[in-house]
Amino acid sequence: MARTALHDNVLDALGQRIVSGTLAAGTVLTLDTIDSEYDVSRSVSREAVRVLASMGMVASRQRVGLTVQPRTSWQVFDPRLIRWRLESDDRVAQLRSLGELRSGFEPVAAGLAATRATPEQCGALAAAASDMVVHGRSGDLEAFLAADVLFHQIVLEASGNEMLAALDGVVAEVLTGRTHHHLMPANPKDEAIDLHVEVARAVRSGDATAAREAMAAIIEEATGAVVDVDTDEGGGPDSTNVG
Amino acid sequence: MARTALHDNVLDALGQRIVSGTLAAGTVLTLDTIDSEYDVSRSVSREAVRVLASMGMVASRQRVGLTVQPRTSWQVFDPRLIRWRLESDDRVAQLRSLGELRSGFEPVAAGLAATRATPEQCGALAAAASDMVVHGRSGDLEAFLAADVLFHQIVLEASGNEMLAALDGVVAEVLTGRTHHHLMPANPKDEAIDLHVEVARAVRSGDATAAREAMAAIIEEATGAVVDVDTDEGGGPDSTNVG
DNA sequence: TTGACCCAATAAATCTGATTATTGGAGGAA
DNA sequence: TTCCTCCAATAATCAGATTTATTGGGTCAA
Repeated sequence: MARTALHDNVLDALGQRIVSGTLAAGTVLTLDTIDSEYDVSRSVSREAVRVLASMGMVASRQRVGLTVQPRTSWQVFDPRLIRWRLESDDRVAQLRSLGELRSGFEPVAAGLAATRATPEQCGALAAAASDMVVHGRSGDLEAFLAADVLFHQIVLEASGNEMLAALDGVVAEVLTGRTHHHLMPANPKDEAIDLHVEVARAVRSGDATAAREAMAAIIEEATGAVVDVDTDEGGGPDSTNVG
Repeated sequence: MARTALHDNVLDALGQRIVSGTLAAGTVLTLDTIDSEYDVSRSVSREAVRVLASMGMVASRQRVGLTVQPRTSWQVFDPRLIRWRLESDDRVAQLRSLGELRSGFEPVAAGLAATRATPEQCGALAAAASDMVVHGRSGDLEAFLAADVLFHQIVLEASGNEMLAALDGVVAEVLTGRTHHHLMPANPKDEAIDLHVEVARAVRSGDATAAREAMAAIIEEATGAVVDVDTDEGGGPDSTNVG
C-alpha cells in the first residue's frame, strides 16, 4: 500500500497537517524539506505540492519556498479537503457549514426532482423511504443510515443538475459523520421519517412545492438537532433527527 | 508569459480539450504523447496530469495510459473547471446549473447574513445597493454589473459560512457571463433593483425571513430571464432581470 | 544620509536519462 | 477450452544537472 500512490501519501499527510493547524498559515516549507522528511524524490514532492497549490492551500514562489495559505483561499468544496476537515478538530465547524449549505440546495434539488425524475428514480426513492421506515422501527442504525444516504443521493441525482448531483458525497459525509461521531442519537424520529416518505410521494406526483417544503423541513429539523448537541459531542438525547 | 507556469499552460490546454469534447470520455492518452505534443518535459506533463487526475477528469493506470473520465466523475465545483465550461459550448448548460444552484444557496446566505452581518458589512451592502440604483438609472452596464457582483459577494461573506463565501467566484462568473454573453439585455428592471435594496434593509434590521424571501425573488426572476432567452443568445428583450 | 543600481545567493522550475513496478495480452501447457 | 507463465508497454519513481526568477544586501553617486 505504501508502495502505490506514493505522492498521494505525501499529499494526504501535508493536507492533514495544514488543516489541523500544525502547519499554520504563513508557514514556509521547501521542497527539500519535504523530500527529506518523507524520504521521497523530487518528482513525488512536486506533484503533491502541485495538487495542494491547485486547492489553494499552498502557494509556491521562487527564492522563498512554499507558503501555507490562509483558509480564505482554500477550495473548500474539494472532497479531499472536506474529508481532512472532518477528520480533524475542525469537524464540528465543517459539519455546521455543510448543514447550512444543505438547507439551501437540498430543497431545490427535491423541487427539481419532482419535475424531472424518471419513473425508475421515483421507484427507487419510494423503496429507499420504505427501507428507512423498516430500519427505523427495527433499530438497525447502520441499515437506516444506508437507506438515508441512498435516499438523498437519488433526490440529488434526479434533480437533473450535475452540480447538485456532485454534492452527493458531501451529503453522505454529513450523514455518516453525524451518526458515527454520535452527533445524533439512537432512535430516529417518526416525524422525520414521515417527511422522507412525503418527499418521495411529492416527487412521484410531480408536486415541486410539496417536495421542496418537505425536504426543507427535514433539513431544518436535523440542523436543530446538531445545534442542540453542539457542546455535547459524546452523549446525546434519546430521540434523534434524521437528514 | 509562456515561460512562466509551463505546466499551467498544459493543464489549461488539456482541460479545455476535455471539456469541449475534443477529448471524449474513454480516450486514452500517454505521457509521451503530451510531452511531444506540447514540447515539454516529463515533469511538466506529469504535474499537469496529476492536477487533472485530482479533478477527476483523467485516471492514470500503468500499462494503459491516461483515460479521460466521464463527466459524472468530474469535480464540478472546481473553479478552473467552471471557467473551462463557461468558455466552451457547454456554457448555457453550465449557467443553467449554476443558476439552479444559486436559487438554493443565496437565499440561505441572505438569511444567515441577517443574523451575523457586522455593521461594516451592512454599510457596504447598502452602499452596493445604492450603486446599483444609480448605475441602473444612468445605464452604465459595466458599473452596474460591478455593483451587482459586489453586492452578492458581501452577502455571501456576511453569511459567516466559509463554504457559502467560497461560492462568490461562482456568482461573479454567472453575473458577468450572463452580461457579457448577452444573455440578458440593456435596462435593469426597477423591481429587481428594489429587491436588492430590500435585501440590504432586511439584513441591516436582522430580518432573516425577509432577507431570504427577497433574495429568492431576485434569483427566481433572473432565472426566468435566462430561460426566456435560452435559444436566442445573440439578441434579447428590451428589459432585463438582474441577479 | 539617501536613493538608485548591481550582484550574488537561494530555491523553484525545468530538463534529462535511467530504473522499477504493474498489468494487459500473447503464447504455451494441461 | 482453461489456466499459467512470460513479455513488453507504460506509469511511477529516482537522481542529478541546468536554468530562471526573486530578493536582500552592498556599492556608488548625488
